Amino acid sequence: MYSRFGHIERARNVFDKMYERNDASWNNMISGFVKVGLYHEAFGFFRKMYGYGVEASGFSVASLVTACDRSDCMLREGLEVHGFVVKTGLICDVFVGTSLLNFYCTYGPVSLARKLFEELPDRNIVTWTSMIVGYLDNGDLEEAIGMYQRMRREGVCCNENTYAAVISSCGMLGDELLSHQVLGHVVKSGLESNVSVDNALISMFGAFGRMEAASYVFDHMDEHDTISWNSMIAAHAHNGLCEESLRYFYWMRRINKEINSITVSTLLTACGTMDNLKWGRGIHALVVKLGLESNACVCNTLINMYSEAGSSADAELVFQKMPDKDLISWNSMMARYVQDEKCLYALELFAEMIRMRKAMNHVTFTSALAACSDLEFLVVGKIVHALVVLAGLHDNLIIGNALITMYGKSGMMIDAKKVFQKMSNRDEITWNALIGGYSENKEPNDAVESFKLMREDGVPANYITIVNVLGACLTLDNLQKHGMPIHAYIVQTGYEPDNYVQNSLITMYAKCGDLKSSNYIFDHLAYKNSITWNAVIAANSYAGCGEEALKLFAKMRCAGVDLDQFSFSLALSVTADLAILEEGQQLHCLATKLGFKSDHYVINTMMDMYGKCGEMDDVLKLLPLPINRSRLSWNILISAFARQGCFKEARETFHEMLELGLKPDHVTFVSLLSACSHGGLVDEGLAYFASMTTEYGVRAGIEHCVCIIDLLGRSGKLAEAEIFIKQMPVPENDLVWRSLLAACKIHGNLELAKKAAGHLLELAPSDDSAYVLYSNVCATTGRWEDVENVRTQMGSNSIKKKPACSWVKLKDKVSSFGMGDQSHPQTEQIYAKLGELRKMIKEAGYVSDISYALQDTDEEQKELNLWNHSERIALAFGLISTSEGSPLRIFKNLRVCGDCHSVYKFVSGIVGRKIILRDPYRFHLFSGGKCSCSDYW
DNA sequence: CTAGGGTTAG
Repeated sequence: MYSRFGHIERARNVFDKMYERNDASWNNMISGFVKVGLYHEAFGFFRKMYGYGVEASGFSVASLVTACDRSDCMLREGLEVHGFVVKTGLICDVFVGTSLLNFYCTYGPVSLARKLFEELPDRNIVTWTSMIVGYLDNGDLEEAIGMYQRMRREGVCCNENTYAAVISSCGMLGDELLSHQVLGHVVKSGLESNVSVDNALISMFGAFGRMEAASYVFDHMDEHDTISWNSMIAAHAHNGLCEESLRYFYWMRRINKEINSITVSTLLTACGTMDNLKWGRGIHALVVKLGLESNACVCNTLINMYSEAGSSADAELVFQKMPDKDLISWNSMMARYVQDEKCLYALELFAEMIRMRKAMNHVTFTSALAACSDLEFLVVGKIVHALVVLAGLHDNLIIGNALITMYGKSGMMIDAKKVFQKMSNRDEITWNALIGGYSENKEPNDAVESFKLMREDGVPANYITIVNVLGACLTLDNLQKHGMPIHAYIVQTGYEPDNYVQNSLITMYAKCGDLKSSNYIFDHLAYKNSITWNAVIAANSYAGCGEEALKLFAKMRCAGVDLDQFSFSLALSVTADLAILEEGQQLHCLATKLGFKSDHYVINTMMDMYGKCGEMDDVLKLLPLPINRSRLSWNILISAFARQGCFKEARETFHEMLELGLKPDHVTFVSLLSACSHGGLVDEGLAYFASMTTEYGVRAGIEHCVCIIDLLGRSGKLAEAEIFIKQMPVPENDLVWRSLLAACKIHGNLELAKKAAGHLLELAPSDDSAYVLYSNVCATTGRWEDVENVRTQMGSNSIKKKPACSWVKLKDKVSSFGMGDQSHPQTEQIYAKLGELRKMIKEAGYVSDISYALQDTDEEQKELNLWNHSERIALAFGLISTSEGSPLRIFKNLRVCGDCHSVYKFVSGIVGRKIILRDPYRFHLFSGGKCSCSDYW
């Protein structure tokens, strides 16, 4: 009696005091222990009883097997009981047989359960249903249905549980035809009003997307239990009707229906896709109120909800506070870190799991491998690979795919290929990972060869395959050799209508320098959706046709195509590159209006746009909290600070990024090094360059080397710069020498300038900047004959100097000015203003620096020539065309002249306006007589 | 019968 009511201690007392015990005494104790969850006690009693020769009853053995089934660590015990059952003939007891079947279904493989099923001497409805449910739980839906059909053939009746399982299978299979048959059987059996059956029907219709049918079932049920409500909420959520899910939830609360962990889990999943933290946080509060915050599943969905909503900080908090973390909790948190590119954190969690001897599965290893997908972690990656082998998971398909990806991203294609060859199963993802690896590592021949083998192997290519293989063909040579034949293949095999394929074709041609073909493909497409439009906008932007790209964006809007986050990022990045603030702001407004304001990708490009337009305040307004910043956000922030001349902030930002566990990449270092170069921080710059590879595993690229040459050159260490060029880890290019030549100009080093110009002309014979810079050095040092010589040489080589040009943008009109430009309708006013400015600043103490005049004339003429510089004309025009006190933005296509820089400073002080001047190198923010660059640029 | 984690591409 005590055991049956769960008072196991009292039962044990009675049992211990008994003088004489019979079979029932033992059996009752065993089932009593199972009832209260003391599975190991139950098993201990069972062994003792066996030792005493007491006969076990079917009921107690069945409950013992159930105990082994429910406990997640009693596989061995379960097998022992099975042996006992066979020996004693208890296998004939249908309850024992069925519980054993359930045990095998849980511990899998399901084939063992099936074998037992076939051997069982006696079966009932529950046995059959258990087998069907076993298949369902294992995702083997065809077998589940097959079992059901055999059950019917053999004339076994079905109960509500059978139908529920079969209906669920139909839903997961997406087989509507079959569902009609089953529905017929259900109606015939009279179980159509059963709650479990109806609940299953709701889910099934939800899976089919037939919400009206799901609602019909729900509305016509006699009674609803919590599962009915949960099913309705889930069905709506799966069909993207999240608001509707919330409505059912509120209704459920209003009528005081019991809300359980599954209800909130389902809702939280819906909130993750709603891009709306508000609901998520509300439900989180409810979780606490209902006391569900210790439920592992609920917490896991909370982690994922916050992750999806981009709030990693909250996800982390939930994880840390969880009392009982299960495997999925660890896996979820690791996956989140990997997605945030916080690979070190992910690997730390992985290490902790090992230390704490936590159970791991293939998902754990997959995330660990993804965390190692970088050259820096190659050794760790190999260790994880070894652990995978130890765990016996090396033949797992998904793990194999992750291994190929890991080696590919570390640049180790030989290892990737080894893994590939050893795999016993391959799917299209395996091939795609391999081809993607070759493509990313710039091995187009191998990529194309693998693509060929893939087809020969009969593995169907999907759009990702095509995207990958096309991605390997992004140079003009490859376009003819590989790209175009692949295009032909695409046409032949009917991949052409696929939008992702179109996307990559448009991209491929643009990146190979053939924008015309990109536009041609786009123009001739019958069906264009957001992806296609985005692709053509990206192509034009990539090819340097920013204005065309923006026009296409406008056309896309007019065409009524949905703008997505990619459209906005693309258009915003064009406005960023052109530094056109007004258009950028308009896009910001539009993005806000259409609900893309919280998209991290859009936020990042917006920040970049404001940074490149010199609006640091707006960058900081948009900046996410540190914990939620991606590497991209950090890079943008550092480069924005660098461009504004805020070197201290740039450096601090870099260290803050490191502290938060993010890994800097080559872009981070370009920004950081250029900050050092513009700020004259020579020693620091050199130290960062040195640690870049050794500490952070970022290989030095040519762009980093150019920063260093710039850094040394600007600060006057020209000899060091020259030595650096000789010792650089990468082959030199024109940028290197141009940078050195520019430094020679600043410091008037004629001899080195000559050398640098020579190298530059070798590498870029038709480049005007070599001549111009060299002639400028000659002019600065007063070598006027040499200036003339260079001029003649340019003439005979028919090379033209890129003319200087400055422009001001007012509302929707751009006014541009060349040197001494008099073509503007307001020329008179402009020059009057110039005269006025000249007088004013002279009174304020300005003295012109005629060393910036590059023509050989007398001093007075030299000064007059300086006043013909395009940036001054643009300044005068800007001042008379905009309202007093408003900030003024001016652009120049070449580096600003030093004397003009000084004029701008004086003017900003006198007129009391902020003047922002952008040249191709950086921003100058003039205010109150000073410039943000502190005169070092 | 209802709920939670993972691989390629973007």
